[in-house]
Amino acid sequence: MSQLDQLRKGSTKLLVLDVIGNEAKYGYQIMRELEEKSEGYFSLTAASLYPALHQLEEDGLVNSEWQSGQGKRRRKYYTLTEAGQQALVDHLSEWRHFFNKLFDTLNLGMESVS
Amino acid sequence: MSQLDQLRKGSTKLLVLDVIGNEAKYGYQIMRELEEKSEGYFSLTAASLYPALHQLEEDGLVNSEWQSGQGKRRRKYYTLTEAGQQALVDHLSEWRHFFNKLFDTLNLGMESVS
DNA sequence: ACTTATATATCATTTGGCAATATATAACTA
DNA sequence: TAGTTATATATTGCCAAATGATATATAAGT
Repeated sequence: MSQLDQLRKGSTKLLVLDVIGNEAKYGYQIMRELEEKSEGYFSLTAASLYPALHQLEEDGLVNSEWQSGQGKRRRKYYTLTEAGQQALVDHLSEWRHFFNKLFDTLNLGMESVS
Repeated sequence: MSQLDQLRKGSTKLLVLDVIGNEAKYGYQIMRELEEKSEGYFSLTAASLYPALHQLEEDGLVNSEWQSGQGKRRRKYYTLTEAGQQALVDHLSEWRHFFNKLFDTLNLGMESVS
């Protein structure tokens, strides 16, 4: 496993929460939108996404609701709870802080970030 | 395990390579200097550092040499190999790219990083 | 004499990502 | 109409990395 893959490990929940945002979205849609938004850089597999969604639900950060109809595939729609919206803000803040601390700590400044 | 802990997981090798830099340094020293440089934000435990150093050596990114003397504690000094110096540059580049992609992908721009 | 700091090391556990696999159905294609 | 592709959710088993706990040893300070 590369250093990059290791990095991605910590980013899944943040990205999922962010993609859901203020709309109800289902798993497969989240995968596609993330892939599109990141121009292919972040690509979740089913084996990463669904356990993550289940975990987020268990943690009370998202709610889910099955939707189906005749001639329609069943989909489980996820929405952020209030705690989920707060978690998104908090995680984002943590990442920013981490990022700043990291580049402050390393032997180069922010100006090298390009 | 918090999101932050997860984040730190991927950063150990980069930080260790960076701290070693151009001087021969030993494990305990690396721990202390990293803690000092990051003002306590990044703190490696022995259980994280030593396996990481062994792995880096196995991967050919560092060399090690035991040093001791009368009235001195034995220390294993590490230096970057050429591959290690290149790995540091490469990892740094990957991290920068990752952060740029991440903040581009999220619903906010880099100007929010503070 | 006792405690703290220095110094290196391993084990067992936990966590999270992912390839592989499974199931099911709608839509497209030959 | 039969076969393939895309959609859609899900689990299992394996791997990698961090870490609390533990171990060993010695120099320095109280």
